[in-house]
Amino acid sequence: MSFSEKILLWYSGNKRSLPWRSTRDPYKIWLSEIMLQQTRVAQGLPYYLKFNEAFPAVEHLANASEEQVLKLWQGLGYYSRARNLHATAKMVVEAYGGHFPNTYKELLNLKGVGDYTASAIASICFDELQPVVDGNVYRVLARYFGVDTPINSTSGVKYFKQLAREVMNTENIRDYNQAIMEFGAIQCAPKNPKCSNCPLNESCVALQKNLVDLLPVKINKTKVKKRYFNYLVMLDTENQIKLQQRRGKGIWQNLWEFPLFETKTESNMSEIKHHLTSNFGLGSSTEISLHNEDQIVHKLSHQHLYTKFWIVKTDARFDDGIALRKLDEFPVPVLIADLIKTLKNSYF
DNA sequence: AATACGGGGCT
DNA sequence: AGCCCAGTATT
Repeated sequence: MSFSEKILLWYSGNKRSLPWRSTRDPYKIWLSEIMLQQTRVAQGLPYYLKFNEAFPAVEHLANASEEQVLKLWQGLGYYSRARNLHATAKMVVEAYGGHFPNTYKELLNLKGVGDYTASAIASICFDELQPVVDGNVYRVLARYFGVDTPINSTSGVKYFKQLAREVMNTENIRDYNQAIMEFGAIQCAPKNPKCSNCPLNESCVALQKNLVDLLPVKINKTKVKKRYFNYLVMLDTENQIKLQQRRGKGIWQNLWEFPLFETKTESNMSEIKHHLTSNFGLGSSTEISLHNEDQIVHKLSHQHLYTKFWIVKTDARFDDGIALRKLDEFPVPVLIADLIKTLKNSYF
């Protein structure tokens, strides 16, 4: 039996039952693939179900507002995926008459669709012979064939794509692509892979050479930057709260947050007072208190956000203030959503 | 060729 | 604390 046949056989007996496995609707496959980029199935699944219910077809998604889409996406991370998802839905409806392109090459033109996702949609929906190479596939191939070329080097990306193409199953590309990913997720897992009962263990190079824990090789460790966030939870006389939308580049684009005062180091009361006075012109009756004595550390891939929430009770009346119960309608980062939750439980 | 981009789960 | 996850876009 060939490599790909063993993978397919393993898949037939071990695959999880997942909603996107029972359809070839490009809209559904596309939706699942975008959501699962750099995201575990367990984390993405509830979002897939929510989106299916809210937007049963691409037209529904295209007709939604970006705000609605971001709100449903809240908590899943990598929010450019949501913005691109929405833009692509509009493009599919307006430029393609509601029909997704049906080739790998054409699919690559869609925003948020790269090599992996185009291959996945083309193979799963249209039986095009394109191998998928995701994190799972890198791991399975690197171990089984004993390849130590870094998977994220330019030459590595090219090498593994070619290797994947050579060993793919051309009779059933649709199941095979899902099978090798599932195999990587369940059997050939990053930590504690189940080599003892693996159907490929007699011919796995990494296992024979005791290299399983060393493969795949990955370069470029991410260095984490520290940032100091001071969120100003500003209340007016009616307990309305100021909220603003993040614009431009950087994290959380188009999501909402409290007015932010970022500092180079941990801030203190007098610095906050000074900032408030010079930026908001607050009166002397304003009460300021620190909500969290210890800084909340919110961890992103490339930065740790050391955060203090300052409660600022003013004697003003905000024109653009938001009632506490209305805050839930806005798409916000998890850091803000958590604070809103504690506000609702403790303050009012 | 590097880096930015979330959040959560596992070791 | 570090690594990884059905990667892509930008610099």
